[in-house]
Amino acid sequence: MNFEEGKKQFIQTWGKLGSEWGINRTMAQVHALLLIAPKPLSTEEIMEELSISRGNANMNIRDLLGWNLVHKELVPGDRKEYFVAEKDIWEIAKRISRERKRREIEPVKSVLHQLQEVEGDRSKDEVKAFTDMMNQLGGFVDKMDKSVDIMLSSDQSWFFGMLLKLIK
Amino acid sequence: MNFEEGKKQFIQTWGKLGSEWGINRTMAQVHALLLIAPKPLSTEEIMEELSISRGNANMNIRDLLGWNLVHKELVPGDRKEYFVAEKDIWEIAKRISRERKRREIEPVKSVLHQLQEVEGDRSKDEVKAFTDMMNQLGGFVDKMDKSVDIMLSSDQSWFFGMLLKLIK
DNA sequence: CTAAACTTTCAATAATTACTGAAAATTCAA
DNA sequence: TTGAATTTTCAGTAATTATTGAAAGTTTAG
Repeated sequence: MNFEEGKKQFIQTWGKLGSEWGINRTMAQVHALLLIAPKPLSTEEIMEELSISRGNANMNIRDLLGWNLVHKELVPGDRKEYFVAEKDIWEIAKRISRERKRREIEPVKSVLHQLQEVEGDRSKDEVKAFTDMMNQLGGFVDKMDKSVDIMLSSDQSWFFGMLLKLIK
Repeated sequence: MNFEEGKKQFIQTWGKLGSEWGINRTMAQVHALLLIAPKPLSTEEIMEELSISRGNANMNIRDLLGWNLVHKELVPGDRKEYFVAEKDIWEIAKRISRERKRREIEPVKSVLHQLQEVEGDRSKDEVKAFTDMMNQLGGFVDKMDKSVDIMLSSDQSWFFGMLLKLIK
């Protein structure tokens, strides 16, 4: 496969993966493009490469900034903004984990803890099954949460080293 | 909060979490309902509880069967099918991990490996940046994949025990 | 067999989510 | 200041995804 085909396929694949995991396809494609760019890209260049409108490019770039996966870079003597992606994959994984934890896991955690205290006749099957499940889920989410905290304060080789040391 | 409110909120919350992670909201809601049900539910009961159509209920139940999160249960002397969810959260986590690995990670892994071998002038910045990124991503996905394998062959207390032993 | 009970399919439609493009807002060089 | 360059917003539209409901298919009791 040649470079141009490879590039196209990577952008497609990354976009598809994103959308399967609840991330806007175009945002993932902009991310893919920046991941393989050897230099900062302008909004114009992104629009051009992905054949998308200015508004769309702008919104998805802003979102990527919000996820801390991309940052602005100013070129002296140029009014335009340029964008660069974080290139270290472990750092990328951490930033995605940090945001998903903050935006999606923490709120669920808080709801589950509230739901552990519903009032109701505990002799009823329904209520018993409910509170049992809330306790189980609450405990699980807490452990997941702590695991993410550990990952966030680790470096890649230590983290995987520990985890993979245990292969049978 | 009383039981009925709690139930409603759990179904809502689980549905929202699902949709944020790329899973059909209704499928997640059916799952939530079955998670807290003290006994097998029929399609009728699911339609009723969630106010959804028969077709919708049927399709989402089939999907849950495909994820191995729910199984059929036959009641002797009754033509209807009843459905029960796996209730052990670690088992649930494993089954979700297994399916996402199979459906979404493995295909990406295979593409990334192909993309590590694009042909092109390696002295060009573009090509160098591309292959470097593909190598990094390929390595990372391999390690993730192995980590999931370990998780899939572990029990909950061992897995979290190992991971959480290391909190500072 | 037959027909009632039940499940599945799928074309039509609804709901949701994403995108466009042009106007408004902002920035900054002169 | 001014106005050209650039970014942002957002109403309208397009594309995607999910849902309905009725017809077709399947199963089983009698």
